[in-house]
Amino acid sequence: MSKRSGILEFAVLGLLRESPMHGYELRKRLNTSLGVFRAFSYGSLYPCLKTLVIQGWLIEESVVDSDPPATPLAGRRAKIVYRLTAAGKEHFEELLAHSGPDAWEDEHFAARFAFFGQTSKDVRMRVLEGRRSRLEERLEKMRASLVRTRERLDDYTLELQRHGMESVEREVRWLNELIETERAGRSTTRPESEHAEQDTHDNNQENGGRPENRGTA
Amino acid sequence: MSKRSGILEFAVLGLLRESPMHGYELRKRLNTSLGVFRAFSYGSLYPCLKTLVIQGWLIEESVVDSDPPATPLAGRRAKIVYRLTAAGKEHFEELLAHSGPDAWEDEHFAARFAFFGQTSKDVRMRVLEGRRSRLEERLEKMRASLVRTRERLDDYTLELQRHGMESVEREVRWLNELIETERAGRSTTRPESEHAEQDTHDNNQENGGRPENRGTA
DNA sequence: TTCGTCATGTAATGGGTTACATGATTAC
DNA sequence: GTAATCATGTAACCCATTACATGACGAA
Repeated sequence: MSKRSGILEFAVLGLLRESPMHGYELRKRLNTSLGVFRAFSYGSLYPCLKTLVIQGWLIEESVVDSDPPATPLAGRRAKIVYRLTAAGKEHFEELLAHSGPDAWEDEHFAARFAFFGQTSKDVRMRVLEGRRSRLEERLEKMRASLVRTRERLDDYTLELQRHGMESVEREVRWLNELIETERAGRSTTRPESEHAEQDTHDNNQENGGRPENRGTA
Repeated sequence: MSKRSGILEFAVLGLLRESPMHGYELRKRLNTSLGVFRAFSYGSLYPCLKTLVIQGWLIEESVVDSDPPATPLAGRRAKIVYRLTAAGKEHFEELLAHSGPDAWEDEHFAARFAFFGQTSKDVRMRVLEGRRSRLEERLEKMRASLVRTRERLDDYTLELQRHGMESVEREVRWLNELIETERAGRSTTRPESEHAEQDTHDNNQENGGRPENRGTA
């Protein structure tokens, strides 16, 4: 088992779940839709794709399309398109549902959140709550350490700590709102038109909840 | 040149600047005072210490203290105490003043900030402003990408982006306040003179900023 | 024809972690 | 005497990056 784990694998599977793509495009989506929190390079993406193929989660579809492009933009010749296999899909579901101890860390959480649109409500709740309690643990530690060392620290270090804690607290509040919204319910503001895509995903979640937002202030 | 760069080296030099320590203690301070933003393991710390010694920034002082401990806590026997050399100190100053392109990234910034207590005012200003403009660039990109892709994203992805941007915006406001405080706060800039090597650093700034948050990358 | 973007990859390196191995000292 | 913590280290691996190498295609 290559244990080729990590966020990249997860994100690739998640993106390919929506629709097949080739590496280049995948990378762009990784760095826009998901890229808010992290950027990946080809040097990691391509090798990752290979191992995913080997493991059977993906299949390569060489699109050696040599036709004259119908439209200049749409017809661009794509070399290798990756498509999620049934096994891959299954694997992705497992990853989503799995609650390992590091599943609540910053980047893991963000990656999971990014795919909430394809996640069932109960899993969403577990993820949000898991994250929250992880953050609360962290706050505990910070507070404890602050109490222990308050005197010995200079103002800047203190300010840094304070700022860090405040950030965490804010995220907790954010999670609280999201959780409440999830709980409250349906809302179903889901623009997601389910057209095309021979992809019959029927594990489904009717919902897409519109999370709370908070005015900047 | 080993290019042994990175935050760890920087943080180690910074901590040892305050006072000599041995590895174990160093690591604890790394994960408390500074550890709010990052934790290091022995596996990275000890090798790092070695190369720093080789480069001449540190010297090892074997404290084979075999005396009966005077006080139970204070007298603990320490194996290897590391002390910053003059060259090391110089090097640290250079690192502080240096404004490389990655100097403004999350962790680099946090590390520098943590040592503001021993940093001259002008350097502090440069760091704060550098960080701010880095964040503003980031905001630009986020906004641009948001405009480009707004329609194609589901509500959760959108919420994630929004939350991310808000975090960055908050940090910008925080920086604004800090910068203002620096500007207003006259001095205590801890005169660069350091005529004597006497390192009695009494840095005090009553900064009073009531700043806000920062994001989880 | 040259430049920018699309498109795919590899080798070397980086900066760190985990798990392991070892042993002294203190607290119970 | 045994467990916790102090204290130092090494080897194997992990996940990713950088820099490089290659090449097709469209637009100026």
